[in-house]
Amino acid sequence: MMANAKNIIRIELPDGSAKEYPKGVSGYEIAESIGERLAKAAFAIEVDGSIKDLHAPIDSDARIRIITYRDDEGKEIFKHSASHIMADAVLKVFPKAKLTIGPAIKDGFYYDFDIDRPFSESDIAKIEKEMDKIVAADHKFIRLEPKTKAEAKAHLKKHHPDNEYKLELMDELGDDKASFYQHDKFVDLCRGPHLPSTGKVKAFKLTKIAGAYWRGDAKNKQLQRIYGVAFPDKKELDQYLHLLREAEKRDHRKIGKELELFSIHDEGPGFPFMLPKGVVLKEELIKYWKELHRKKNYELIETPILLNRKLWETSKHWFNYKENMYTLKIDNEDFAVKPMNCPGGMLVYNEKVHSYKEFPLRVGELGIVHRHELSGTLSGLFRVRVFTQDDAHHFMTEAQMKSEVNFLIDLYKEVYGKFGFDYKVELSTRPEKSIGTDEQWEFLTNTLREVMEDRGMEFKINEGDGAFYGPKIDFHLSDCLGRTWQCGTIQLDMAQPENFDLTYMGEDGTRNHRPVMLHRVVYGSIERFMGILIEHFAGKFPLWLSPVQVILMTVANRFDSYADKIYDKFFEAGIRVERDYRAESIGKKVREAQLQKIPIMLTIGEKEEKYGTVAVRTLDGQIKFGVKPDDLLKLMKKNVESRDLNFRI
RNA sequence: GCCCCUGUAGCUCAGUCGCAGAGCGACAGUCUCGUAAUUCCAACAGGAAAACUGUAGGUCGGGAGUUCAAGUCUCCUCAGGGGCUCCA
Repeated sequence: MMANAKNIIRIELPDGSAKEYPKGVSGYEIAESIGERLAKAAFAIEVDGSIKDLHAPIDSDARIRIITYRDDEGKEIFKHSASHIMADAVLKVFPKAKLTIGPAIKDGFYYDFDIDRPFSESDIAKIEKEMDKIVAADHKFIRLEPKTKAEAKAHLKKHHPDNEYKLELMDELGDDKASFYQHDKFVDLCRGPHLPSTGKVKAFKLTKIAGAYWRGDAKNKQLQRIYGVAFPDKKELDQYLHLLREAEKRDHRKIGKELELFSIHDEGPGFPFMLPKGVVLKEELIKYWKELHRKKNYELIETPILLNRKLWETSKHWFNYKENMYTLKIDNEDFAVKPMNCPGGMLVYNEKVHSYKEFPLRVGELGIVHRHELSGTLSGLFRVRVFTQDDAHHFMTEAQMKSEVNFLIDLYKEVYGKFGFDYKVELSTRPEKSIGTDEQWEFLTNTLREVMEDRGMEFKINEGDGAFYGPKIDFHLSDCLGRTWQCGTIQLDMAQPENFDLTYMGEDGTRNHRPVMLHRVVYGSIERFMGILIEHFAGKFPLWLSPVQVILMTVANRFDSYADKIYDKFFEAGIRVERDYRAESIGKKVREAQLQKIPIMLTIGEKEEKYGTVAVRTLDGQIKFGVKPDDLLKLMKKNVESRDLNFRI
């Protein structure tokens, strides 16, 4: 009996029931005993909260969960195993390449290699072929755990002689045990877990080649990175590739050129030019922003673009941010082009004595800022060297913080909803390099956290990702392709009120009070927001944002004068209207109007002239004949005024 | 800034050291036409191209070198694209 008791263990299954198994049973056997299909789908097993390989023996009573591709952990394991397969294939093609690291990432995986020359397209094809072979052979992934450090080192040296990277990684483990994973003859230092075998990776594609630095530091040696994606079946790979193609079509740089929204010239890298239609779009965004902010009791100011060095020394930017600032000399004095609006705003605040009765004080500024970003990071409207921040600073008492944050969350919800964006929120906490006391940080961070908790909001915590001067909440918008963009942010600041010695008159009649200061942007950068909108809508903007709202097309030139009357009517009503009277077919004119993403197309011919109507076609395919121009105009004006997302005729 | 790739007509791109090219667009003319026909891509949703004739359009990103000869090869430089956060 005694011996028996030791050799039987009790496993609590995911459905809550329990079963007995012989000691040393593997996750695979358990999965198989529950169901054959589950065993096929199983990637790993969670034993009492820690994830293990399917082959790992289980020696004591435990509660388990079977991990499949549906689980986030399963996806990690899957992608990481694919990166091992790729590394194996790379070594087969380039035996001299040295392995460094190869993690799973959000969209797939990569592996960095130290190799004497960059990979080429043809190398990638060869590597993919080798990967096919490795997958077809269905090698088992085996975990090896040397008992001692010395043994582990010996094992590493045997398989990867002269690999200083892996040695460095192993040294960093300290007292933790090193583990290796092997499939076929390929061995890698790896924490695991891994798939049961290479055959599980049914579909993969190597997507990108890039240079990357060891440990992400430009001072270190440059390695060659290969990115890839992998899925358990072909369908998902196709879906992913389709999404990539779709994203490429929506590229704001391409659409921006086609729709003549903006341009970028060699003469101004990172300094975009706004073309007439881009200016219309930008103005509409600004108009909405200003209307909304005036309604919400913001005062708007404008501060200069160029300001004296003294100001930047007070704000500490001169010491901490100089490499990103454009500086120049004026009359032998140092000036800097502002990279941020706050210091100018501080000067405005300090122009007079403020009373607690004015609080919360909301001061907005559409400020043009310049930042000298690295040339290699510039990209369309997404990363530029000049942009318009829809900035605002709130000054308040500590007691007002929560209601101000609440107010802003409501405001952001309203704005993002206007464009049909979903969003997720992240709370960033104290970074390593930061100022202020622990108590201050805790107080401010808890304030943000409590506001969100009280509202029942879901949010993620980004440990250590706050600004050096205070914690923040970031808003990440997800567009129609599911890509996310960080736009809005709410930051609490304990540095600038000190640096600029901001005070206010309290109830006690003294000025010994420091206001709490909050920085915030909703769009972030108006130009970048435009880029996001272009991709989100694929250039098909809602009516209120469309640079051209309606186009008139005549079937033949004898109807032009009737069309002109309609044109005048729309133009005078403030509608952005264009004419196409060219001697081209209506089909072609419609097609070109569609390519220009004009939301409403009006066709005018014999019937229209006779009955005083127009034929309406919208970009989303609605068609209606015999529409009275006045009726359409009324509908459009109403739609534009309420800034609706869709237009119905 | 660093690594790889790219830069040829307004746009998209072809071009093996040996005459600078195509399609689209623009312009002129023809056609006065009804929400395209048609062709191609896509599992689907959907997406891409858009009549005929003629005309104009180029320091082959810029500079230097090698060569009998450079769009083509080499070097420098400028710009654009992909990366440079994800940790064995």
